[in-house]
Amino acid sequence: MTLKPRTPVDIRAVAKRAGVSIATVSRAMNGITTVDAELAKRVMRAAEELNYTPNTQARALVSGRSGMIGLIVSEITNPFFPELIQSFEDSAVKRGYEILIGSTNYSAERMMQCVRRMVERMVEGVAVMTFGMDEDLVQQMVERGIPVVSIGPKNSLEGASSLQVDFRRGLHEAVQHLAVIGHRKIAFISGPLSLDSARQRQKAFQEAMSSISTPVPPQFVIEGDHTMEGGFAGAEKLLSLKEKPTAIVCSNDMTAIGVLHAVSGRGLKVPDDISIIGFDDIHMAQFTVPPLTTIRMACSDLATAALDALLHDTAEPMRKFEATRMIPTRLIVRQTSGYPRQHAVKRTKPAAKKTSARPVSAD
Amino acid sequence: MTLKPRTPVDIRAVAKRAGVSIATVSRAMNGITTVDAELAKRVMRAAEELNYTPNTQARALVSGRSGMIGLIVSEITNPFFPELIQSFEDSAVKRGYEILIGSTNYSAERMMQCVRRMVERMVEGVAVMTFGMDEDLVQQMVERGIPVVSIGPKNSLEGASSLQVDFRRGLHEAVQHLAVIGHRKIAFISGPLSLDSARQRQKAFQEAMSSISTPVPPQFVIEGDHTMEGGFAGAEKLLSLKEKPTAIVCSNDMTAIGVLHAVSGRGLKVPDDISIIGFDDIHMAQFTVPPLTTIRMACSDLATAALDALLHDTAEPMRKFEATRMIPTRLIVRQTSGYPRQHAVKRTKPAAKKTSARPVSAD
DNA sequence: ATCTATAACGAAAACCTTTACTGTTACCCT
DNA sequence: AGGGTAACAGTAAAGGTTTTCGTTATAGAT
Repeated sequence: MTLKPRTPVDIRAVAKRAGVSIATVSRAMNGITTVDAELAKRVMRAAEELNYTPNTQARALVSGRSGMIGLIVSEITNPFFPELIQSFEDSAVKRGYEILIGSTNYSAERMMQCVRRMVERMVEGVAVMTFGMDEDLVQQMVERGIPVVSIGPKNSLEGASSLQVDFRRGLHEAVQHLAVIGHRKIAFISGPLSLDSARQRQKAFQEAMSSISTPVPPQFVIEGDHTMEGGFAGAEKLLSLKEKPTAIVCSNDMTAIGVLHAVSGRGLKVPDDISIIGFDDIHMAQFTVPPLTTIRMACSDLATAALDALLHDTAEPMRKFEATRMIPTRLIVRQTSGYPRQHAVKRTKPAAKKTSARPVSAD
Repeated sequence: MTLKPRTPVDIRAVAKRAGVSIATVSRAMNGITTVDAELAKRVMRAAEELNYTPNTQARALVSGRSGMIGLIVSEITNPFFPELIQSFEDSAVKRGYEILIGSTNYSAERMMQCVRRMVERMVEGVAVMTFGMDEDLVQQMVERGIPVVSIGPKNSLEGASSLQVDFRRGLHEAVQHLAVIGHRKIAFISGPLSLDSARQRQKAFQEAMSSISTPVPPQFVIEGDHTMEGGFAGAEKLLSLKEKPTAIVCSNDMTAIGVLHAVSGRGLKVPDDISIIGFDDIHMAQFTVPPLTTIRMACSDLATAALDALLHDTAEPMRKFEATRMIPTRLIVRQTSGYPRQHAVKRTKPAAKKTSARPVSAD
């Protein structure tokens, strides 16, 4: 045919070298049983010798299977997500898939680009681990027959599996823990309220506070952004309050690290002056100074559950899995939570009178 | 059964709806000028209405351009790399590329899989940011005509661009800084010595120590693994020494965080009892308690330099770029480095109390 | 020995797009 | 007005693989 200066090591080259047809090479490489063992070996050797690597694009084009699974996360620089990615990839690789990562950076536009990318690259499923799903975008993928799993309320999306995270339990445990050791003035720094899960966590916190019959003054609830800077800023605000909290619960560990930085920066002691509780239990939580008490949400559980839902879907695309598996959370007590020194002082000097000036925290 | 109700929204469907040929659709979508503006608009609208997304695999197959650039990193759970990835992706997206991430986890086998993956997916270039290149694997890509950029000694690889990091300068600054404020007993915890860059950093440290005429006892040089655990373990070893260092220089920030944890865990004060210096200046270095003095290696510089080298290559594949741009490093002094209290104390009270209390550290 | 069932392989279609090539139209210049 | 040319649209090939279908060879059964 056409003579080419460069040698494209394609399936034809292997076929030629092994003295068989390209069909046989394909079958041999894919382990199809209807090929003679002897021949298969010859093909393999030829492929080896030529250093042949199949062209995945061509394979995907014809077979309809790209061998990739999409994973959309919020941001890659928040350590929680790399841990999640790692778990997800490990599981995926084990099952013969590669992963395609997209990060939204909390931007709707980037989310759209991610989805588009996934569709274009023909991923065989996508896990939306962004903790605040974009319903219509997810719907778009579902319509194209792509299995989707996301974190969100049960059955919120027709045709997509959903994973629920038991935010309430963890937050309950955290508040209980603080209450038991004497805290009442507990503040909360949330994630960006545009996120579904941030609102959920905040609500769960307030419920937990209700359960210990302690109303939360509005200035004790601050909107953060899941970053260390946000935690720092939030803590600064809280520490400038006339009536300061004795404990700060954060909606993720990065926020807590920011808080820790702010508190220590002011020369305050943790947990003597202020207790801090994080959320996620990222690996680094064990290594902060002091080590962080936090609510663990096992990202490996999340990852494998997501993948299970996805692959269950691909296996039985007719009857959708639509799992609603619940991911547990639980408190891990380390050293940023403790008995509030300020508490004892408070009793003798009821600064509570000042609060009475404020109608909201009057009771 | 192949009973699929899926609607194949391919280029044909768009062509039909717009009443033109598929070639025109292709040209219109790709912004080729030889298509009438009016017609192009019609095509675009048709594509929009059908919610058409081009099949990237097919495009890649015929055009030879996959639109993807590979990025191989060591491990994704070390925060330095997500930051690098972020920068790299930002730059890549700006230039119209997507990125395909691979992580080696310091395993030669995983590195091989990464390379294989990149080749199979037809990436148009790959940046090997693993700080310890695998020459033959890189060579393999070069042979297939894939532009490669890696971190390593100048011109070490024929046909691949290389980026050099000025480890020496940063380490020199760090050691000078410590020397000026009175440190002489300075230890070093390296990365895994299987990594090229780990050896380089270690050597640079020793050179720096030579420059202040202070020999380094062998027990002051410890092999770590770039993890917090490794740093912790290394610090424990150093702190059990009869003659302890007054400062510990770490080959990356994660190691330093582990050291910080160990030191604080023993009730020692930083920097009064021990100074700690990290390497990388990850974002979190600003938020440790106390904030970490560290040697900055700007990952954004690294990322953009890598991408530049790659795209320069693709632009002029004939005359290889083979850049050897030097990435600077410099010391960022925060609060984990300071005047060594022990220095003065040592003279009067030779740490005898600890040895008597703890028989283990007696010798 | 003949026929059938089956295993093994090859030829070719199909996947979806880009792009070189070809054909058509319209316009401009002389 | 006619020829040349520029601008545009369509046809078809190409890209590398999987997979269907058809063919051949082999073995088993009668």
